[in-house]
Amino acid sequence: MKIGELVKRHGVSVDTIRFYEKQQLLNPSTRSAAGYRLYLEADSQRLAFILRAKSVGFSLQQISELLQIEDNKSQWQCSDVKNKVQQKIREIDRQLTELQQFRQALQQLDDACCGG
Amino acid sequence: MKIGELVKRHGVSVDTIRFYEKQQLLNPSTRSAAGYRLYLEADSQRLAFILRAKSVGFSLQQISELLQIEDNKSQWQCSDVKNKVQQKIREIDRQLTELQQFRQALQQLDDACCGG
DNA sequence: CTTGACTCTGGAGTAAGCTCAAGGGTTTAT
DNA sequence: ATAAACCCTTGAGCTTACTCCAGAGTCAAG
Repeated sequence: MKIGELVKRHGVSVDTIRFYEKQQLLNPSTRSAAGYRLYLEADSQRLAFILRAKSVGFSLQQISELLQIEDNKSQWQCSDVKNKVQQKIREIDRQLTELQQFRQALQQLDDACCGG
Repeated sequence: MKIGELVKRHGVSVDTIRFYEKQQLLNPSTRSAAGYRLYLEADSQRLAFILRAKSVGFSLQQISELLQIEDNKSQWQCSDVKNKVQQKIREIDRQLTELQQFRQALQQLDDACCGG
């Protein structure tokens, strides 16, 4: 699929995709004869992962680290992968806690208003 | 308490606090004779709220909206407050879902490595 | 065979959220 | 009473993550 199709699916801009490519987050699988970027399903899923990670507050830098684990996992020592990933999971758990506490604070604001 | 005490408690920089003041997110309760910013417990709690909201991905703009609800809630119609706050709560719930799905994706990466 | 939608590259510009520097008062401990 | 540590303002600079040109090639429809 060409870049236009990809961006339509995910609701981002063409410029964003090209920016992610420059940042080495998402490379097109191939190029057409004319030089058009061509993406596969796997690329689309990778983009979905990037956007999800971004929406929960990870920076592109952090996302890049996660993707590099995926990309090179066969060459890694198992323990290294597990360390890296588990560290990220702990980050997410911290964030889940924060978010739940924050939700509670808002709920209180809601409840406090006009006697619940 | 002076600005130095406040920042020590929350682990942010003095510049950040002054920046938040410029953005009308956090005003010191008073100033000392010499012009030093003086903060109360309530200010410290307000800062905690700001930092928590930021850490879960809200922009300063969005945080400002939330704080304005708090600040003016007595002047508001109850239904208006409830609408605004409940909308934010829905945003948070969406984010909680995203985060949990993202966590699952990472967990799979972890499990897949060297046969679980 | 041309018009309009799509794509390319390279590079400049923008918004958010800080961060730093200059130059100068204030407080506190010795 | 003086040095160290703290605070002030103003204004420039930085990083991240896009966003927007300009100028040009490609492709599908009529």
